[in-house]
Amino acid sequence: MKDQSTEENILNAAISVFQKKGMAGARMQEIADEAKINKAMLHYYYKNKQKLFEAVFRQAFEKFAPHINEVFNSDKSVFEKIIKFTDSYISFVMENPYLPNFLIQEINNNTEFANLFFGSEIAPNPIRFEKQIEEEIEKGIIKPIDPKQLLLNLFSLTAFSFVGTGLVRGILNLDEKKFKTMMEERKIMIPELLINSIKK
Amino acid sequence: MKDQSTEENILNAAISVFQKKGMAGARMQEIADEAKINKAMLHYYYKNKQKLFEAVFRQAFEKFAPHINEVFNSDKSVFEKIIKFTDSYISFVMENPYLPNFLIQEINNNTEFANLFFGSEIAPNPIRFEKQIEEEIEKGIIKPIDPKQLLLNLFSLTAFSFVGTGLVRGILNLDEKKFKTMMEERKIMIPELLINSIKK
DNA sequence: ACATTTATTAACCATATGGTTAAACTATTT
DNA sequence: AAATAGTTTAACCATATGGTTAATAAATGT
Repeated sequence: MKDQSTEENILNAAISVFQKKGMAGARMQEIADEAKINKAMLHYYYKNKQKLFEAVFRQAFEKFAPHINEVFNSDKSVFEKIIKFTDSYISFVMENPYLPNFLIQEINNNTEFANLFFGSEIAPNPIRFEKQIEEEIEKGIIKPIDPKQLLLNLFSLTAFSFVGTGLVRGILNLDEKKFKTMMEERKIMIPELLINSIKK
Repeated sequence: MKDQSTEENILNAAISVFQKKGMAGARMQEIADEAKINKAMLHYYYKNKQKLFEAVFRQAFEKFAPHINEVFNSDKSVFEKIIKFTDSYISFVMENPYLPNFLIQEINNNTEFANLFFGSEIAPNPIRFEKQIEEEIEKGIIKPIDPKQLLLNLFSLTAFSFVGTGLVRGILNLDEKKFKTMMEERKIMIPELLINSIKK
């Protein structure tokens, strides 16, 4: 571990605590403890809990969005993008297991605040991809489908396992090893499933 | 609205508040207000917040599980079960929009407690369905696939939209009407997608 | 070296929150 | 009708929690 500025320490501790416990469950004292500083420092660098939360949310949002944009705004084919996104997203989330759930949770609980982000530059923006899907449909490369439904299928199949980990593992009776194996398999299986359903 | 016993009032109020705000975000006073009774009554009928939460969790779990079991333990074919489950689950969740997210959230935050339920009678138990899938594979009716992966696809495609409503609507830029329309379409589209991927 | 700004802490404070209690009110029993 | 048991409330209580303050320590500028 390298020396970090106090402000960075605080943000990292806040990320850790907020992502695990959410806004309502997080405690300022716990964040201070994890950052190994006095609680007053939190308010010195970040005015209050809400502001600190917003910094954490912004960081999470900014970390998450590129995984959608990079893939979707590249100049690859629809098929290639589906393959690339699945692999890149599952790998990313396996390294950041709390992130999708945190985002989903806080967006649901704080829709108006979250909508500030969806308007912005950094927001995931699949519009170009949606257009591309329509173009490939017109060209006869893929079968007709609502681009938004295709995207929703892609997001659902990749993300749900991580958001609902506990429920999934409980119902399907999966230990951690089996779960991870399945996630690796899904990197191949999901694109196959989706591409197969739209290719002519 | 019919007259309900105070205990029922409390449980209903608790369901409403806990499902929207989760264990950490829920306030005993808010539950009392919603039930229109004195806060002390909560402790009269339910010892403490934890116990009240557990009653709510149990109710949610018991309400949710049959939608999996009824379909999966019927004597229909795999194809028919996929069709039935999708329709029944999406309809159910559109009427109970907070339920899946609440369960997922609290199972994630309280794995050991939740595991008490996964062992029990009422737990969603897809083992018979998994065996049926293997049988139909052997009989050559459907293509080889890990039954657990098929189930995970089914759960993902049906549930994710409701768990990540805010994120989905934000990214895909959906108003409430369009979202609902898409959910209706998915009752048809999801079984098509899944059946098509496994039928020979 | 001295002054000034910046960073950090211990001790506090106000309020929110889960929980308790004693009294009152309402059936129910005898 | 009196006694008993069950239900409900207002007022409290202890603690947790977010936030502040005043004093101190460390860094920076002159």
